[in-house]
Amino acid sequence: MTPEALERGTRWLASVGLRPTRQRLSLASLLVGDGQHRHVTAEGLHAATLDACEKVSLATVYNTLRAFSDAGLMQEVTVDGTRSYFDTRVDDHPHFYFEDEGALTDAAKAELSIASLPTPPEGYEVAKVDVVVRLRKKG
Amino acid sequence: MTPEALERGTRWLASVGLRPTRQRLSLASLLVGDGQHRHVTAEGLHAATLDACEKVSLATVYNTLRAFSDAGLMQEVTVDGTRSYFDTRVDDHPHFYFEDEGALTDAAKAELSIASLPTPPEGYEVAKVDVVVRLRKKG
DNA sequence: GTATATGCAAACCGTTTGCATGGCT
DNA sequence: AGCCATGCAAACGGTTTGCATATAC
Repeated sequence: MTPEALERGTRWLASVGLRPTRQRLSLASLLVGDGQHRHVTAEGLHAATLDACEKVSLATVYNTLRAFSDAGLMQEVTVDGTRSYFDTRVDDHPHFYFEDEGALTDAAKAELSIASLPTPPEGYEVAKVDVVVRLRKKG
Repeated sequence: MTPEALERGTRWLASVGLRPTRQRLSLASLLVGDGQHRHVTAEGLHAATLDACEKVSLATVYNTLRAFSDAGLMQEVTVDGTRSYFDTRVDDHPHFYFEDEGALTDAAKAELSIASLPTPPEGYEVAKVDVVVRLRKKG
């Protein structure tokens, strides 16, 4: 992990008051170390720590992704019943889901324009609108 | 199960050539017996069979929901990582998800107007656009 | 020193499956 | 008769948890 990635991870944790433990710094650096947004599964992130020669138990990856989400650093995205995806971008925005690869990416928010939305039933308000554009290989 | 519900269930199965076994007729009648669309989980539908004094094993409910979906009679809707929902309405339409109750309903398709959609990456095409309006109790 | 985080293994829970039995055509 | 569906219990896979140990403040 580069010094810059580490610093970004450190600031990221500090911004919400999470203790900068070794494991959290490893995960944070992998997630926001280059300033790009990431979409990870617990298994995938755990594999990434091994690639980076860092040691974090799988249980801690699960607990930490949950902690990051609870702290508002990430959001869980539900696109596939069998796995949880976590996104470092926390605003309400559309996603591409590549059905064959099981990969998730951001879609350009500016390209999505919802002219009208179904009216919520009496007594309810819209918490969030999830838009998932499911893709398949062309041809 | 009323004669009419049974008949609707029977026609529903026949329309895709699925064998009308006792268990499938029970489930089909509960699902489409009154001509309304339903959104069920396996557990929920299983509970409904017990309420109706019909006996279908939970495994068969799972297998049958899968069979109905494979046959195109239902579609799986992913809104909550912990459970699978199945919808008797099979066209592409928006849903309301009541986060507190864990309930899923159809939203009026006519009320949703998407003026523009993010452009798929080169080599991919849109298979389906899932729109889930997540609701919370107002106030 | 105290509260909190980590790691391991076991528990968990919704879902799927193997296999023997029973039912539809 | 032959193929397919059902039921049970066991397997499964992703996720969570209990508890002892280690770490941040």
